[in-house]
Amino acid sequence: MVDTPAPHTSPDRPEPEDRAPGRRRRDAAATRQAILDAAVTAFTRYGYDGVGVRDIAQRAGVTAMLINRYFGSKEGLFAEAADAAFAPRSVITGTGAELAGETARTLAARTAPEAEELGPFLLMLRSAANPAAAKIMREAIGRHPGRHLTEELPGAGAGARAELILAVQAGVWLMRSILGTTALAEEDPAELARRIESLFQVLVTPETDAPPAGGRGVE
Amino acid sequence: MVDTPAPHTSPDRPEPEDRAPGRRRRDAAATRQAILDAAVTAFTRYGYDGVGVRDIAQRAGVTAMLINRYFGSKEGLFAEAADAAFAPRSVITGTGAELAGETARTLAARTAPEAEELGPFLLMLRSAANPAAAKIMREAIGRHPGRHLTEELPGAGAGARAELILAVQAGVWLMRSILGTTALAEEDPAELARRIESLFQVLVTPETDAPPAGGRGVE
DNA sequence: ACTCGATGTCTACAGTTGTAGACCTAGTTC
DNA sequence: GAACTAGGTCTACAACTGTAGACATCGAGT
Repeated sequence: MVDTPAPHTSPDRPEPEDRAPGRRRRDAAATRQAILDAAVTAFTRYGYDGVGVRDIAQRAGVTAMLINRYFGSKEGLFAEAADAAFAPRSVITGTGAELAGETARTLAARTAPEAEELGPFLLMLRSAANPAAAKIMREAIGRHPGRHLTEELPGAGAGARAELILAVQAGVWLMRSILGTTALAEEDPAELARRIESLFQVLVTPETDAPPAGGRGVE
Repeated sequence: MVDTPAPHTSPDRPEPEDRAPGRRRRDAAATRQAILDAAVTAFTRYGYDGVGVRDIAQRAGVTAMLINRYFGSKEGLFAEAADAAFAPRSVITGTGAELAGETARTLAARTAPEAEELGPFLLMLRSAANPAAAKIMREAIGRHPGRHLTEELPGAGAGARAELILAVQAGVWLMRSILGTTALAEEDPAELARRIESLFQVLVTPETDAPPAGGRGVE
């Protein structure tokens, strides 16, 4: 908090984009985005209840109160952060016949012990304890990967199968990245990817060989 | 906190087991157990960081400090609670050829929207954000359902396949009970159970090593 | 009857939390 | 160059956290 004999009085700055590193120009949109980025990272690493708004604000180079100014509340910030985390189509890779294999390999790679990557499933798992956060994430999932995946899957019951694919992914992230259970950590990556692909394959398939005359309409 | 014109001076009580309801006799073991029970319930409902020791103590009818007396710290209490939650063989039901089907049906039933049951996976998911809790749970899982399931599975890579079964279970609990995603909530329970059984079937099978072409072993 | 250890409670502390309201300041416009 | 507003900060508060240490009390052994 030792304040500012800093490059504060630089008189003319024709490029507002690159200031002194970390010191942002007064730009509401950029500041908002910086807060949002910091929030996604922090929520992913520590979960909704695991970070305070002060932490996030500091990472964004602002004060805690600015978060409430821009996002209304911590919960409002989390809602936008969750949406931003799930919006990119990164958890479902590949389409059509390649979806199961591609997604499985991506999952295995991203949850490998050495690759400490962030991702929406970590945000989800580490924030699941909070009911308000859970509701927000349910909606974000429904809006983004749930819908995307449902459209991608053929046949009846696509919604439930899509959510099961997400469930498998969440479970693998949990066991492998968060808990770090031993057997999954030591498993051969290629074999693990094949195994997960088999699971996805089951869920991509429209209908299991159920008891006959299952009355559920297959389109 | 209006205190006690309570039945406090009842002079002779030949049955120490049934006192006034809620008021326990001075019995270290019983009190310890009451705290542990309350802890399992509270941690399952709200997660490690979601409950305070005061809450747990109150549910057990004691003071917060007694928890530290008996369990050393909140973390120590959680370690015993997690162990107690995972020790009973409730998440893997059935053996041998019936394991996949039984476990799948149990899972589908326990995560149904109407059945608001508690269970170790809820404790796990809602406490996953805390690294100390995560480590404790990894060990508890390795000690109980992980080991149990690994012994139950035939063939090579049993450990990894066991942990994948647990991953699938955790994912289903997450999506269905904690998030409450819509498609899984509305899915026909029997169909859901069949679908999950197919997943478990893949993981019970010792070796897939088949390229994705149609090779799921449904009996 | 009376002590004495086991069992349990009280008070307190040093932090941290989310956020409300008052305040300051930079950058632009007249 | 002075005023005005958008952009940001400061101070404060009330509630809550885990736990340390001193204190109280029950109930049994003598």
